[in-house]
Amino acid sequence: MAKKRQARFTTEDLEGLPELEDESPMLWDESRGEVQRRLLTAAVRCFASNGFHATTTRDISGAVGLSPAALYVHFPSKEDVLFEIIRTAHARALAAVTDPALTGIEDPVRHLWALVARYTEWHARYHVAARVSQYELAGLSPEHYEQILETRHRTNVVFRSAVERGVTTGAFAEVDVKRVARAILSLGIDLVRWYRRDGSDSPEQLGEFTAQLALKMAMTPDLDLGPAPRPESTLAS
Amino acid sequence: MAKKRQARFTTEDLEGLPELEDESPMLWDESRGEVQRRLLTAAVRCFASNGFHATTTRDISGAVGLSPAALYVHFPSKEDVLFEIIRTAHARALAAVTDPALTGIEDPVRHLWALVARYTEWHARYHVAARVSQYELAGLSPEHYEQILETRHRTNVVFRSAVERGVTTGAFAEVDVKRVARAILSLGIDLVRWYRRDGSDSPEQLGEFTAQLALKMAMTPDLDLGPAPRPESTLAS
DNA sequence: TGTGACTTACTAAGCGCATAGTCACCTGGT
DNA sequence: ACCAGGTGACTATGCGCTTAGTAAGTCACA
Repeated sequence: MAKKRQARFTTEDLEGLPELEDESPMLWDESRGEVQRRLLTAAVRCFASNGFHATTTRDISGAVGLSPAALYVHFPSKEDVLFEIIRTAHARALAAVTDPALTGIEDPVRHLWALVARYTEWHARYHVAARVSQYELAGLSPEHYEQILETRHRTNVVFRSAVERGVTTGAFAEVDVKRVARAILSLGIDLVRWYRRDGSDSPEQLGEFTAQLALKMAMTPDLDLGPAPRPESTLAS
Repeated sequence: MAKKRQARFTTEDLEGLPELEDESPMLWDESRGEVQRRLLTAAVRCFASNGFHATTTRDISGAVGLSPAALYVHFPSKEDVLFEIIRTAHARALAAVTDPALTGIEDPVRHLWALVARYTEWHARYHVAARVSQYELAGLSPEHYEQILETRHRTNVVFRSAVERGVTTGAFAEVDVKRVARAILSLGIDLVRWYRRDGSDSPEQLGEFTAQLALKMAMTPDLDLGPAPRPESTLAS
C-alpha cells in the first residue's frame, strides 16, 4: 500500500504560505520564457516545502495550471528542473560577491564587511530558492552535482581570500583563515534554515548584523580564559 | 518509464565512505535490541547520503542483511524510523547542553564557552545523524514534526538565556541577545553540512574554536566603520 | 491572399516499473 | 508447544515519462 510520498503540504497550501515567500520569481534569466519561469518558481516552492523526491511532476505543473506533460516541453526531466534552480542560485550568489563594486574595495575591513553583508542579504532575499540549493543537492545527478561543487569552491575562495588579506595586512587579528572563513560562510548560509520574510529582520538588517559578527570574528584576538576553572574555591586562600 | 529514485550512492558504496563515518552507532538507547540499533544506524547512513524519500526499505534492511519485511518487525513504518532518528538526536543534543555540569557554571563567560563547545562537539561527533535531523524534517508527519519543534525551542532557550545572562551581568557587550544566540546556534549546527571525520578538525578542536568565536561575538562591542566610504578621495582636501 | 509545410505549446491517457507495506508461513531456542 | 524474529511472494498504488494527437501561430511562395 504505497503511501503518498508526502502530506504535510498540499499544492493549495503552498499559495500564500508566508515562510515560502521570497524573491525567487526574480531569479531566472530574462532569456527564459514566461512559462519556464513560472514552472521554476513553482518548483522552488514545492521542493522547499516537501523536498525534491516528495514533489511530483504533477505538483509542479499543476501549480501553474498545466498538465504534467507540459513540463517536458520545457525541461527534459524533473532532475533538470532541480538542476536549473540550484545552478542559477549558486551562480547568482557567486556573482553577488564577485561584483566589481565589492572586489574594488581597498580597505580589508570594509571589504569583508561588504562581502558578508551582500552574501547574507542575498541568501535572505532568495531564502526559499537558496534553501533548495543547500538541502536538495542529493537529488542531483553526479555530473550536475560535480558542477555545483565547483561553483561552491569558487565562492569559498572569495571569502578565504578576503579574510587572508585582512590578516596579512594586519587589519585583522592573527586568526585561522580557513576556519574563520568557514564560520562566516556558515552564518551567511545557515539562515536559509530559519529565515522568514515575515520575521523581524529585513535582508539588509540581517546582512549588516552578520557583517558585524564577521568582523568581530576576524578582528578580535583570541580570549585567554585563564587558569583551569577549579570547580569550588572562589577566593579562599 | 519511472526512473529509480536515486543512483548517486548504492548500498555497497555506503560501506566505509569516509564522510558517512561518525559515532551514531552509539546514539541509541540500550533498551533497544541489537537489531533495531543496527537498523537505525543503517538508516542514518542511507538517509544522510540519499535523503529520506530516495531511500527504500530494501536499502535499510539490506544494509544489515535482512529482508524488507524484517523492518516491520521492529518499526511500524519507514517514517517511524526517521522519527526515531530525529527524536533521539534532538533529545541527545538538548541533553548535552542541559547537563548540570554545564548549567552549574557561574561565570557567564565560561558558561557560554562550555555550552558552545559542547554543542558543537556533539554535532561534530554525530554529524551524520545530526545532518539527517536537520535536513530531513520534511519527511516527518505533522504530529512528529511538531514534537521536534518543541525540543528545538527548548534548545534555543538554553542558548538565549546564556547570552542574556552575560549581557545583564555586564560580562558581555550590549549585544542583541536573540540575534547573537541565533548566530551561535548557526555555527554549532551548520557544520553538519560539511564536517567530515577524516578532516583536520577533531570534534574537540572544532568545539573549542567555535566557542572562541561565540565569545568574540558576544563580548566585542559593535565596530563603527566611521563615515561613509566615499569612493575616490583619499586625503585630498 | 490563400495554402501547405512546419513549429510551438499544450493535453488526455496510460505504460511500466518501483515501492511501502502485508500476510501466510517458517524456524531455532527455551 | 510456543513464540519472537524473520522470510518470500504479493498487493495496491504512486509516479516519471512517453505517446499520439490538437490547436494556434508562422512563413515561403504562387
